Amino acid sequence: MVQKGLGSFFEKFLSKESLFKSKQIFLSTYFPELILHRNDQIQQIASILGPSLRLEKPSNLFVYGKTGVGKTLSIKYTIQQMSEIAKKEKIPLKLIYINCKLRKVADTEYRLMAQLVREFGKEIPPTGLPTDEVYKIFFNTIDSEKQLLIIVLDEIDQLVKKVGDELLYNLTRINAELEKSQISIIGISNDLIFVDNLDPRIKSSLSEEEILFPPYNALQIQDILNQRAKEAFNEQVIEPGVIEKCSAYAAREHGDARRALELLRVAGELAERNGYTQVKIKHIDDAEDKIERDRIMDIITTQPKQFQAVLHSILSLYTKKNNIIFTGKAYEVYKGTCFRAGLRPLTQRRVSDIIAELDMLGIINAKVISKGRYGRTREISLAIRSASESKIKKILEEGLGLT
DNA sequence: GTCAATTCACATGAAAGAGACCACGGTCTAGTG
DNA sequence: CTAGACCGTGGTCTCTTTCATGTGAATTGACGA
Repeated sequence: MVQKGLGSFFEKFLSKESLFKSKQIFLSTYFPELILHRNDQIQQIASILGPSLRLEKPSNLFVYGKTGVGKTLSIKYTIQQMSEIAKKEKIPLKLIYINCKLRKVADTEYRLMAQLVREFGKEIPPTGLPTDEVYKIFFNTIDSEKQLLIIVLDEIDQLVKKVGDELLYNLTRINAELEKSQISIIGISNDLIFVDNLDPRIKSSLSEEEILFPPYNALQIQDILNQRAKEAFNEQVIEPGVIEKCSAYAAREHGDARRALELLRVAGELAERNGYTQVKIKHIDDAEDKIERDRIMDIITTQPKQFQAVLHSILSLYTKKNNIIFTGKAYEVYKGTCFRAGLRPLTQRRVSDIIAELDMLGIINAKVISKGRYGRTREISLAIRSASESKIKKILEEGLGLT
């Protein structure tokens, strides 16, 4: 009986026409034919990088703006165009794009250099070599022939936060040592005040030119959504007002187009799954819920055990009485949790960092406060809605092997 | 009542260790001709 | 003779610990009005 029911479910599933024409539109790797509302910026980038096609070293460029405002897209678009021309005209110009945030790819000095060398087709072991050895290989590889190199470092702020700014200094200085070749660096950062915290020497050489990407406003996001929706969904699938609401949500969140697109995609998926033939406005709300839930669940399940244990302690304190938790108390409970889960408890120093990291992840709010005579501590509260709280706790307990 | 010193309970920094991963070169071993 | 197995050394990377220093306001206590 069950099998038959399932069979008919799939038949129904197949016969039902999908709301989506193409889901690829929503992938982060998707490249729209037309980049809306970024003409000025692309023009600027092009005019700064232009000289490279005549083999003159272009200025180093620094691009910044919040997430999802089209920085990466614009840069990628420009360098793609340029490398096509370079290829056609046989110009020895090489453009390399590296995302520094991708774990295990370029989040340390060694890995970044290794990745750069790999772009030239040389194999570099993932570890084992001294870093300066990799520098040497890189150096020799570039300088073996005359060429111009433009390196795009996306999310450069993440990298510098982890490994310090010495790396950038080395990179900017390497030009002086090169005989035949030249390097230009394009840094992309989400952090608006990132450059201000750099060493002045690096700051001046890295940001010879700067371009600011302002957030999209609601109307611009609407344009973008409309453009993509036209390609992604079948006609008449989107109820009027959906796009507007979607862009309003995203504009509220500092004009993040990526978020807006994700919202629209998830809304579409939800509508489809629930058997609607149209994406309704209420699906947007549902989608926002779901994205948030998924994000938190994803974070929680992928975190190491110790993080889970800390979070669990905070959660169990939170449910007891609905107020604010302090670090010391959380640590007490955490030690108990560790004992029950068979973990070796970490020092308070480390737990303090873990709490700060959980705050960064947006699962809890941890604010440092001073209680005067009674010391200084973090004031911890949950950043998640209480509805999902017990569910999260259950998942954590399973993960930790608590009963 | 006022004001500076004190004090608490951690926060925050720096450095260094542990353990996992890996490359490289040298040595040993077994298989081959 | 040679390929492969097996060390030891030296490197990176992540997570921690250890030790040291910093910090902001409630509290305290001396002082003066």
